[in-house]
Amino acid sequence: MIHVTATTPPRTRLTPDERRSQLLDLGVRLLAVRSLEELSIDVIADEAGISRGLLYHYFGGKQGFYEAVVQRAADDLFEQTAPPPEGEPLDRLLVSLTGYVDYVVANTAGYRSLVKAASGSNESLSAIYETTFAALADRFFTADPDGLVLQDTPPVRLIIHAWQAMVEDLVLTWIDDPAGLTRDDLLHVITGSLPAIGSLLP
Amino acid sequence: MIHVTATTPPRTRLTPDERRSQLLDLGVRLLAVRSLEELSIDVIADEAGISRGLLYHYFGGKQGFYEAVVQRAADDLFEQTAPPPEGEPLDRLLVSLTGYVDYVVANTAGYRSLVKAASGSNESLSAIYETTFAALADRFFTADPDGLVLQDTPPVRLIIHAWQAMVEDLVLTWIDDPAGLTRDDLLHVITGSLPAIGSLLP
DNA sequence: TCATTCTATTGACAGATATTCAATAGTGGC
DNA sequence: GCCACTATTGAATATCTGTCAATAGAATGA
Repeated sequence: MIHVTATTPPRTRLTPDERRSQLLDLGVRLLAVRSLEELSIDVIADEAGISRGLLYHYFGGKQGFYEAVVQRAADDLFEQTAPPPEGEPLDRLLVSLTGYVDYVVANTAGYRSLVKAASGSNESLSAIYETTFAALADRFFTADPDGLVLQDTPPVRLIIHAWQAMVEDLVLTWIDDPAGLTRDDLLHVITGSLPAIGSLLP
Repeated sequence: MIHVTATTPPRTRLTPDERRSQLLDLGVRLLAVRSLEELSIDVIADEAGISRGLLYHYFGGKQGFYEAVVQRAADDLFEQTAPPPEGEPLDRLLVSLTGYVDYVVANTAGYRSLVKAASGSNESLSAIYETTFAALADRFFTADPDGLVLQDTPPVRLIIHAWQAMVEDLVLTWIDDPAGLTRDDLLHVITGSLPAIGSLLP
């Protein structure tokens, strides 16, 4: 581990992988404190103790850096909510959903920034978000390949997409003000609402 | 360059109300084409045929202008989805929800920009969005003051908030790809899902 | 009609941020 | 220890936001 003091600016030379990884970690970490727009090149460079030019060398520009950071945050979310490899399909989904709630609780600020970044103006950032949540939706079909619970059809995809938006809002709003609901109450609403909404399809 | 050959810009002088109104209209109109971040002071000033300085004079800055434009768009939404003054409570709500769907269909790009702006980093823009949707939620209670359908409690507010997020996502996603669902199918899901989710509360 | 006053409007200027690129300096190979 | 390679820098440029004293259109009063 290399210790860099704030007073002396020694030019530390890392391998491209190390440097890239360091900057992405820093970006994700700062994303929990500042929003993406406040995450200027200057701020990152100062915080990492490098020059602005280096960020451009690695990520091409602000946009490229944002994309890499958001992708990293999305990957974190996806990995940390992975369902267990064994078990009954419904159980595995329940564990995964519980993991999602716990992840958002433990990482609220960062998750909020991720959502903001995705909903923001940029096309490629939205694409990262959409791809991630489509992959999360896939778990409903891979966990139950026979389609006993849900069949992979366009209307069902539509419903799952909207249900995901609801769950996201529900968890984030609940964190701000639980309104008397326990974590288990919340999970009951989350798990019960998907079949309830699905049954409304023609 | 001092000598301007082609067109001498005629400085048109309006009353403050007229000018303010003109700029807000232009802002809302451009919001349907460009996102809020692309709506720079320069763009607005050019499009309106005025100087940058004037925008600062009227709105204090980019932030103030954004707030005014978003507030205007939110007001439009609220007014154009007003429920009819007479009728059965459930009928009035159904008309209002139908009006919401039709508004988003007719004004998709603008509504998307509104959502993006609200989800964006800024605190005061989010507040405008939240206040507007809280006012929309109020309609559930003012339409049915006796609370026969829903009672105004924190858990119910939480559910309505999440349900609104779902409806918003549902309509916007449906517009992109109806997935075989008709407008009536969509409204059936929308209207049926709120009591379905509400019944999951402890 | 003309002069005067008020203020809507402008344009030049300053500061911050994004981006580029030739020059610099670690680090590994010989 | 020398050399080649390339990670890294810092100065220069461009674009955007924000400020403010100066300008000019329009109403008022004679």
